[in-house]
Amino acid sequence: MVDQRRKAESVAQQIALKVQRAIVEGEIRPGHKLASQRQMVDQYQASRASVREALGLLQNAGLIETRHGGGSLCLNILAPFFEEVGEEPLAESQSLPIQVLEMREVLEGEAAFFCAQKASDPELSLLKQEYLRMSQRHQGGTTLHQAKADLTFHMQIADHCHNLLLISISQILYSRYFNAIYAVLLQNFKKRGRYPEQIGAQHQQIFQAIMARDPQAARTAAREHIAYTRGLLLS
Amino acid sequence: MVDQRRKAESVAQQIALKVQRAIVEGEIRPGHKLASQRQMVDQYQASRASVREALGLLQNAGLIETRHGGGSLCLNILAPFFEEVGEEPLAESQSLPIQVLEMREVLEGEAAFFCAQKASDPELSLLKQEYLRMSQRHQGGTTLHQAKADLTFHMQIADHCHNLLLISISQILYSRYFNAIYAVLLQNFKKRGRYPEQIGAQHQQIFQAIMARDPQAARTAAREHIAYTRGLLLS
DNA sequence: AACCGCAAACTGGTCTGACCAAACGGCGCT
DNA sequence: AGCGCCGTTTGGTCAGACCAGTTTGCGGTT
Repeated sequence: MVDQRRKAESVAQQIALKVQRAIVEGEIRPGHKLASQRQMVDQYQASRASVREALGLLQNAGLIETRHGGGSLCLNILAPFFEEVGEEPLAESQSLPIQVLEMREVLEGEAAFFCAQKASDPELSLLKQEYLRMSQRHQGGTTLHQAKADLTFHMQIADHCHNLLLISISQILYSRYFNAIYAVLLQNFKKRGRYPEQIGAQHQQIFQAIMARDPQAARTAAREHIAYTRGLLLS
Repeated sequence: MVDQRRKAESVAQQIALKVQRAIVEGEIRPGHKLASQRQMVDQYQASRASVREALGLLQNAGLIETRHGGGSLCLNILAPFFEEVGEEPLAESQSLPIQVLEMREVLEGEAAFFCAQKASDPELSLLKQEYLRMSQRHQGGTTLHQAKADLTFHMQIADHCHNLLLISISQILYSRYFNAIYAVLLQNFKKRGRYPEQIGAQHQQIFQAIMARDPQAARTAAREHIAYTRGLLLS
């Protein structure tokens, strides 16, 4: 008696299920584009009509959004929960920067852990690119550029952690509360006149631990890095 | 400034909206089949792909159901609320037949009212056919046949009242509680040995009032008919 | 007269190829 | 560096074809 439960499912449902799995597995990340419909035709060996029907199902489920001429976008399933309710943005809150850093500490630690554990070789290659680019920016460039490069590097780590919830939360944290994060860096820069030199070494530690596929070391290094940053803010 | 709100809507959404309107207007009734996809292609001047997408939207909204090879079915939107919760069917209840008749009195009255007011000429023609068929059955045929013909006639009236809620409630009443209704007729038949002769005259009154497009008279006749039937049960 | 079985006619599911419109991306220009 | 143009890419729609189930009507049986 072979398992035949899925025999009755339509082609579109099978495709939709595969795409959903890809999203949950972290192969497709919120905010990134899906393959084009014509690419999916080759990928799933189905007609464009069936591919389109599958995308319709996913769109209806709130997982993706599709724009005429602009491809299909994987949505952040947590975004609706972080919509601004009142009129004034939450980022104005005094305690928010600290809360953000507290969250970052655990998030970055876990992201680094899973990234070291589960990232594919091509993904590590991309991470290496981003690391080198960030290193350049830290030697020359405005504070804003440095901060952006810094965030991009950390986001890149989260992007490759293959955990949908971790990616979603990190994205929201970085996109909605960038100003709060940036404020920390700027404040510190003004106080000391330059980017703290320890940060470069900490970044290198995280990077090397991930490249060496040492999850424990990556987590430790990432958490220490954020803890250090938080310390700068409080001082 | 012309209203251009609907300009951005896709072809499928426009079709889905039109079908939804047809359902609400009573042109398409719960339990009945929609036009085939190929017919809709002509009807709405769109491709079958767009028609299918529209049907997908309606199916997702829970308005219709589509079966491979068997066409699309308009669902009864109230049915989920009448699902059996416990194990024993509700129809076993003692008071149910009376409750059903109480409901029928107002439902049939309103259905006859709206049918006289809003039914199209072709629909009245169908009603006439059904009335004649019922008359034949009442002269010869088993009690079960008479009861079925009776119900079909009343259902036909509700079917053409162009009110989605009225149709939905009537359908549920007739399909789920047919036994309770039939019990009344059978009990009366056993007691008197034949179908009460007043019923024939009452049916004729209802029929003629509707054909004359006299809503008030139709409602009165229908209510009196059910009231009379209820009286038989209590005696 | 009611019942059953089979074949033709629908009807929904899928595929293919084509065309249009919106968005994207590289190019030269200022 | 910023801007505008134009070819390319991508989603939206359409038309026609074929396959897979369902429904229906017919002829034969009981």
